[in-house]
Order: sequence, then structure tokens, then C-alpha cells
Amino acid sequence: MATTREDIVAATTELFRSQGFNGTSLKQISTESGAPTGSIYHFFPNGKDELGAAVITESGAAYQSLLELIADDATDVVEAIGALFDGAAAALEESDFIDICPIGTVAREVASTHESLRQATSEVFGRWNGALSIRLAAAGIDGFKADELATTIVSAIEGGFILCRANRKTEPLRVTGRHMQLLVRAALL
Amino acid sequence: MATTREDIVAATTELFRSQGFNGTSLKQISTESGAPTGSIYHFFPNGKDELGAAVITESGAAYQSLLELIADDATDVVEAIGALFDGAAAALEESDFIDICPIGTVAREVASTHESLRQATSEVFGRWNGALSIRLAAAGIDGFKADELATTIVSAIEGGFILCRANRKTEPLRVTGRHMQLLVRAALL
DNA sequence: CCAATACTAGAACGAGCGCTCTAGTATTTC
DNA sequence: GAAATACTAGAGCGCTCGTTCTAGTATTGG
Repeated sequence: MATTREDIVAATTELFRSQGFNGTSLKQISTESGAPTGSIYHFFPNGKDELGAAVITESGAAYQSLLELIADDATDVVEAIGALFDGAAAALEESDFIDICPIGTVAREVASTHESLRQATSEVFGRWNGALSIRLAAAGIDGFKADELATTIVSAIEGGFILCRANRKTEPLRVTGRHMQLLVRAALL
Repeated sequence: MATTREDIVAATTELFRSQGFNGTSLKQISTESGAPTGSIYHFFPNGKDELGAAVITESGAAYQSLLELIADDATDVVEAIGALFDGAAAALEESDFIDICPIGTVAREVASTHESLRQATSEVFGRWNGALSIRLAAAGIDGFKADELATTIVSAIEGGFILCRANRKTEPLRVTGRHMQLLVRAALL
């Protein structure tokens, strides 16, 4: 059984996915989560900004766990990259192209206007980069190259979400994933 | 001398870059463009949605011209890709990380809620893809492969903007650009 | 069992939203 | 030069925004 706080964060995460930060109102969050305004302000006294930061940090950690699960399940790092992009594409299709990463959306919207949120997104991306980088390095890629490759892979996933959502097609993520596999394979030689 | 309509579109484009669609109010657009509300509704009778679509279509065309200029200025297609990403990175830094592509931001925000805007973003991305694809094919890459590569390149640019903006660093775009050059070079062999 | 704390509940606030409307001034067209 | 059209100007509409506030109910600790 989920706590009220978890309900609020979960509902907000879902709303951020399809409408972003500015497009989501506290009224909607209250309705979708079943928690009244008072509860939202009880758990997040600084209001929407604080709730937004929690959504970014916590959903960022959840994505990272998923990423690590996928990676450690694959037989090699090249297969892992493919599974990552194909998994994202499948989730997107299943949700009628709603289920994109909310962090990239919020980063674009508010990086210039809400410094605390910008920092939260930056930290999450940094951690993803680290998780990917470590696994690429473990597969035999030089540390610096691994870090650069991880940066490109995160960029490609986030950009892939944009094209998939705009076109209502999963091809961009799948195609981009295959190109990322190619880059990793080349770095392994 | 710019027309009032051009002033409105230009001001809105600039505001979308830093705050997105939902984060930008008509009041701000009026103030920044110098045009009163009446003028905005004179040129865009269907209001904010119609203005938003115009911003996407017109700034999309402007970016495409820039892309073609850069591409046709370069000695080869690999150099062109590098110039594209480095140019984007430089513009970003010069503008204190505000000057990202507004189209990717709007696509993520409103693709599920404003069908007309989603279509506008899809068309723009399609045209960019075409412009890139033609040039990759002209350099000797098989047509289908060229199209796929173009998709990945557009994804990578848009995703690169996210990481750069979140981290307030230009490295992600530059690193990603070098990786794209690598992919193109590999496809040319 | 009672006091303190945690949490729920939602009405109400001022501010700002997108949009409409009326009235005005330029500019064109015949 | 008169009539029609194009555009400017901004006050004001109903509504929703994020936030605050008061009052209530559970839950906990001594």
C-alpha cells in the first residue's frame, strides 16, 4: 500500500510526462493522487517547486534502477544498450506515446527559470552517466571514452523521446539505439 | 524593418526557448514584442495555439536554412556534422544556455494535449530529416541508411540540448557531435 | 488517557491566465 | 475624399493558478 506522499509523487510524475511542469496544476495533482491541497503542502511545504524537485530526483533514481537491471541482465554491454532503447520504445508505444522521461521535459522548460529544478535534473543526468560509464568501462572501454559514450547515449535517449512523441512512432528510438550499439561496438575494438 | 507580425513571432520564439509553451504568457509576448493583445489576436485569430504553431513552423524553416547553409559550406559531410553541433554549442554558450531549439521543448510539453502543435513539430522534424538525409545520400551513403542516420543525428542534437541546458556545459553537444561524425564516417566506408 | 504531533480537508485569496470587446488610428481602394 | 479595410490599443471578462489558512481527524509517545 502506497503512502499519500508516494501517491502525490507518482501522480505528479505521470502528469509531468504528458504535460511537463508548467502544464500541470496542483488541482490536477490533487485530483489524480486523491490527496487534498493541504496534504500536498504538508509533504512539500515549499509548494510546486519542491514537489517538482522530488519528482525529478525520485523518478530519476527509479529510472536508474531500471537501467541497471536491464544492463546487468544482458549478456554483454552492446545487447544492454539495445535493450535499453527498445524497452523505452515499447513503453512509449504501450502508453500511447505518453510515457516519456519527465526529467528531460522539465529540464528544457525550467532550466532558465527554476535553478533548484535545473540542479536536480543535472544531478540525475550525472548519475545516469556514471551508471552507464562504469558498465562501459567494465566491458573494456577506456574510462574517458566510456564517459563520453555515456553522455552521447543519454542525449540520444532523451532526443529519441522527442522525435517519437512528435511523430507518434517508435522508430526513432529503435534506430538511434542501433546506432548507439554501433558506437559502443566500435569503442570495444 | 520588421513587421508587427514578425516581431510577435520573434519574441514568442525567444520566450519558448527559455520557458516553453505553457510557461509563456500572452502578456509576456505583448511586452517583449511591443505589440498589444489586439494585434496578437489580429494576426493569430485562434490565439496562443495558432501563434505557437506559427513559431514552430517558421523557426523550423529558419533552422533548416541555417542547417543547409552550414552543410553546403563545409568541404564534406563529416565536417558539416561537426560544424552543426559545434555551432549549436557555441550559440548556447553565447546566450547563457537559453538559446536551445524551441521546437523540441514544445514537442515534449504539448504533444499529448495540443494535436495541432504536435503535427507542426512532426512536420518540421520530418523536413530536417529530409534535408540531412539528402546530403548524406549525396555523399555516397545508401538512401535508407542515410535516412536512419539523419534520424539519429536529429535525436542527438535535441537530446544534446537537454544535457547542455541541465548541466550548463557545452560538452554534451560537442561530444555527441563527434560521435555522430564517427557514425557518418563509418557509413561512408 | 491525554497531550502533542501528523495528516486530511477544502474554502478562500490575490494574482495572473487566455481571450473578447469596443474604440480608436492608419492605410488602402475606388 | 469618402468608404472600407487593416491594424493598434488596452480595459475588462470569467476562470484557474499557486498558495494560505482554519478546522478537523488519526496517530503516536509518555
